[in-house]
Amino acid sequence: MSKNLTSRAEDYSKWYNELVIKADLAENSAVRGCMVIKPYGYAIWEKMQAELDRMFKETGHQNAYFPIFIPKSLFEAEEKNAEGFAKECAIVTHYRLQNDPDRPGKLRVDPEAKLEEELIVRPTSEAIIWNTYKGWIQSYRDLPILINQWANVVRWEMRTRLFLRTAEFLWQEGHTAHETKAEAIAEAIQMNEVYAEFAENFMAIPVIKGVKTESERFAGALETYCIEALMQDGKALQAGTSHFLGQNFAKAFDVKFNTKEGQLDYVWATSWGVSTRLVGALIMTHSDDKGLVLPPNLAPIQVVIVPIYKTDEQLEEISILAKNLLQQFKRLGISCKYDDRTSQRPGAKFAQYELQGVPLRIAIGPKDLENKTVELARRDTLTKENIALDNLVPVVKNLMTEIQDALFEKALNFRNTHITEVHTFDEFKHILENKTGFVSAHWDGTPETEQTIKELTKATIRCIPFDTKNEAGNCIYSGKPSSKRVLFAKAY
RNA sequence: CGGGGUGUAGCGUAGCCCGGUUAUCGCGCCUGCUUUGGGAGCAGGAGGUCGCAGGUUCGAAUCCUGCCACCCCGACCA
Repeated sequence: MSKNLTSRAEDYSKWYNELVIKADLAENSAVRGCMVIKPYGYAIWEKMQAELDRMFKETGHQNAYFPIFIPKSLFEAEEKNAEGFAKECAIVTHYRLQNDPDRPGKLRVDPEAKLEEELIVRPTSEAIIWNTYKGWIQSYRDLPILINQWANVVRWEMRTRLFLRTAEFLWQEGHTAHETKAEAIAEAIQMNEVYAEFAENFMAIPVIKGVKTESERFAGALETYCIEALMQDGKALQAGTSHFLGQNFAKAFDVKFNTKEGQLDYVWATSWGVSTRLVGALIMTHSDDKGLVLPPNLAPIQVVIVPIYKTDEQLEEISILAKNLLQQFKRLGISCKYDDRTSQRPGAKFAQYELQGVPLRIAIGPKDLENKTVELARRDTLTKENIALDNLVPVVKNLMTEIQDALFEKALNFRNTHITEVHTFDEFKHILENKTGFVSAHWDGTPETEQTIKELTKATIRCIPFDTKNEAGNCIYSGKPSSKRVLFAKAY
């Protein structure tokens, strides 16, 4: 593993940029930090969308869409939420341009076209959605409301990082309304579970499920559940969050309902989201020096067939075989491509599909025609073997799950060997500097200690894992008593 | 907004300190022939406001001043 590729997120972008996603650093600095998602990259995102969408519907959710613009007065209604995002908002103040009298051929903002009230380009949609829910909810019979939205959001970060923190990104955000506190908490936990299942089973990215500390919590939430993943460079990445919002938004937007008992009460809320950041997680979890490594579940192309030939006759013969194989694979639901471009030689094609992370490559040449075999190469292990044509289809079918599992196991093993229990602050710092990864340590539960540790080491508490067992100990920094360990790490 | 760095063809670059022919090389692109089991070879060809604007000079990619853009580190960040 080359240090270049794994040391920082920026390093991945050097090659990934060329192929899949390109940050469009246009002449106008205003769009700095936005990204262009090229077709191949978008195809991966579409696969992720399709699976998540299926899982959301399976758990009773529906899709809807709300406006991108949020009037400032609505935005500021929930104080903590507004405060949390205030510093990173894009704001629409005018609605018209006109010819600039001082600079012919140029346009300027029409000063007459100032909006009565500024519009915030959504950094998240709680405000506008809760304002809408107010009109939808009168009775307990209207609950629960289980809605998801696929959308773009804008967060004007001071500094962006390709894939991980772009100024505009695509995501889904679920916003639910419930009758009881218990039901809302159950929903938030359920969706965190959905995310974990998706990350592990579909993306082959092992995650730790837990809750955030108070200082890392979503602005306006009472509890934030999360899944945390570990990248190959030893830094943690928040891969998804699910929030129990209590009655904060219901109170801010005055969403009350009649209970079964005839009382008036505020509704209980949750919100949850994952974004194109997951594409970044995918890259940084599985890639190697030759490029992307895609788990079969996510690969837009699962199998590619490359012909090797000298004469037109050979190509024709290989093509007949290849097209026959394509049919068989397609019947099994395996997506495949036959690359018979004459402009590229086989070696170049091999390199290209390795860069794109295609899980399996089949090469067919004259020798294969003669022996009734093909050469089958695995992207994850970079191994090649000759397979009898008769066995090919079942072998490929089995490899789809085998590779998916192998990738998960490999990442899981890396993650597990990078969780280190420490007992002293010196040990804590040493692990963070040298071994990296998650550090499991006792903490006294105060935001002050958390803050101090962050200042001293740049490490934050990623989460308090659900599966931590109670264990008496002393805080790594303050020495005060603690009942269980939490996970620290340097994070993106 | 602070600290550091970089702007030369679609991409990556040499030249700059120490000014002097027609601005270097590689990749890619176009044409032709030969090739094809791991990123093809040869021959020919196209492609340039040297980031922008001033200044110094007989002469500026090179020196000076100003500006702009981008990258990295910080501040910021669910």
